[in-house]
Amino acid sequence: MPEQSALQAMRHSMAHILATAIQHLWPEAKFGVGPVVENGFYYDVDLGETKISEEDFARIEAEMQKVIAHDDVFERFEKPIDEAIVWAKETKQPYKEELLNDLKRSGTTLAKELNSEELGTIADGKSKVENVSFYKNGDFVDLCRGPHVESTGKTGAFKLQKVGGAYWRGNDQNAQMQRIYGVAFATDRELQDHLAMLEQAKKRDHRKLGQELDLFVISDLVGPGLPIFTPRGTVLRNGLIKFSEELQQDRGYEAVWAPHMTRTELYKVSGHYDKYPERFDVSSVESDDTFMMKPMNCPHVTQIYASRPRSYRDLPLRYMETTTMYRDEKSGELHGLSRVRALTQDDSHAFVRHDQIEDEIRNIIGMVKQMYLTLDMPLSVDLSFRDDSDNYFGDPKLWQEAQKILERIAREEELDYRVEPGEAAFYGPKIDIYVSDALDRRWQCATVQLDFVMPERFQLEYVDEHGEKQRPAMIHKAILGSIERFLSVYIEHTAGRFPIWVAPEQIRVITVNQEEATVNFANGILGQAQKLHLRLGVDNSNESVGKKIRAAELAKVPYVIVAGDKEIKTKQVTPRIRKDMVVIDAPVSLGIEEFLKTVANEAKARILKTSL
RNA sequence: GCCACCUUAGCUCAGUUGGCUAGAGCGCCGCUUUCGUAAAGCGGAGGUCUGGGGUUCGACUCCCCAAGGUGGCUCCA
Repeated sequence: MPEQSALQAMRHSMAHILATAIQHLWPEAKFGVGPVVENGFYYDVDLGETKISEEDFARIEAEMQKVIAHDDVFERFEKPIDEAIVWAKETKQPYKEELLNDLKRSGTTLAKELNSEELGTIADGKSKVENVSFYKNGDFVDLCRGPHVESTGKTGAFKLQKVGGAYWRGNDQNAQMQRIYGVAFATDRELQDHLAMLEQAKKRDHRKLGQELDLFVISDLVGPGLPIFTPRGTVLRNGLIKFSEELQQDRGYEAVWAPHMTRTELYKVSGHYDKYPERFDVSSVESDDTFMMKPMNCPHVTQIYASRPRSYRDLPLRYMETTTMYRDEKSGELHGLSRVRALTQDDSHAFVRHDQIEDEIRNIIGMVKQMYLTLDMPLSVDLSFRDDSDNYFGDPKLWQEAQKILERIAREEELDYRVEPGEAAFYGPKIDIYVSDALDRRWQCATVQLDFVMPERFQLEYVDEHGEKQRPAMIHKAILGSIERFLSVYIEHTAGRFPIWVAPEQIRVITVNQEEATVNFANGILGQAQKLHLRLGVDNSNESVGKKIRAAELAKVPYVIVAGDKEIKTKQVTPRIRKDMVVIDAPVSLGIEEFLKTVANEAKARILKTSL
């Protein structure tokens, strides 16, 4: 057996052992599903009024150890489908009964592949499957496809991790079960390594670093999901935004601007109004009109296009805008900077002829690649396509054509992509670019969306070379996506060790004493740095040099220079360079002006490593 | 929004089974010191124990409600 599937079988067996323990402790337990997930497994259980908390883990783990010590064989057997349904009824396992009905009707239990209205309903007539397989270990029997390890003793090291609510079959209309997560590895060593890795990841949590490095604040008075950026955090934000805007300007995008609220009518015409219940409505005491905060930008920009007649010669028209929008996300969905109620996007909209679509998307992919390469951020790509449901507006033939174009570009641009049906926007298919945070959770940042629907709904037109009216296509894009979300990932990716060009404080001067000559010298360096637009801080506090060095290290300042009699005399400094930036590990002394100019050039070039 | 858990000083955390004036380290302020590449010394200020109800002679501690947070689920950039 290949190693990977052996590990999977072991983890899946752990899920059964967990269920066995739970059945021993709570005989009335009703079981859902218990699959393998990354690094471990979970099992969904319904214990009625009884709620499991992490305090119960020790007890459950002890029972699991007993099951393992018992070393019961995982015995596979089959039952005809109808007998299996009787079994589920008799053992009072209603969730298993639902799954069996789905198996009988459709031959699968995957909710995604099933007609949602039929899900779990009683199946009449002929069955799609004859027999279903069961696994038995000791006194626990479970409907299961397998495979398993030989016996409960042939498992590895495990630990229960967390418990959370989970809707039965992922549908929030259904009952909520308790999902118990565990991690499991072949050896105890691997388990310990994994747990240590999680501890490390906690240290780079952007919410923790945001507080430690003084980047942003979330105030209860302002409200949840509404982060405020400090001077240091704003340097980061603006640095990234500037980079994005330069990329876009270089490729023909022009800046535009729209107010942050609008008459709701705009969103009724666009079709968003009913699709986005999470809007913030704004009321006016003066007028009867209804307004809302903008939850996106595309409908606004269409009005620039529509404001005058357009010729085929005008296209493509490329508008960009870095702007904030507002979405009333449900409270439980907020998460640091990753999921907020006020999000700022480096958004753009290109209006193109159909024959210009492909070039424009390549233009955009070029920008995305350049951004993420410069930032040293690995990305993965989803092609978010439609499915057969009727959630989508527009001509299905245009959709087909659009999806083909996107997939061809993804292939030719050598993007590491996968196709995700059912993930498209209601107005068109997307190329979604994801990056991962410290815990390997994927977050969508950049996106390219092809849209034939908005131009239709807003009746956008241009006149072609024959004098005929034609409809342009719209291409929506964001490179950083939500700046807030991007920062959350970027802070974790760098662990707060920002490269020189976005470092909130690029250089710190540490004075050796508080004598007048020293202070004047340090302030002189500050003056020179300001002329070069460098962000330099002077630490003239009455503390030991060692302590001030330590403070600068903790603040993750890229360059630290000590200013004392030696420097005053020689007019040379020896920068202490943050370790992640060093290429050659040798201290260099150089003239103050030369040092500052080098740093200024590095900042301009957006480099990752120092050239000193 | 749903499920579980959490909330003590600016930050990180102690605080016996309900019982004296709620503690520590860091940070902050002041004084001493004037120091050479990851923590000098001394002193001081700082808390309606998230908020509101309740139980009790007495609540940081027990119960209820609310807010905020954390981890899941659902939804999403």
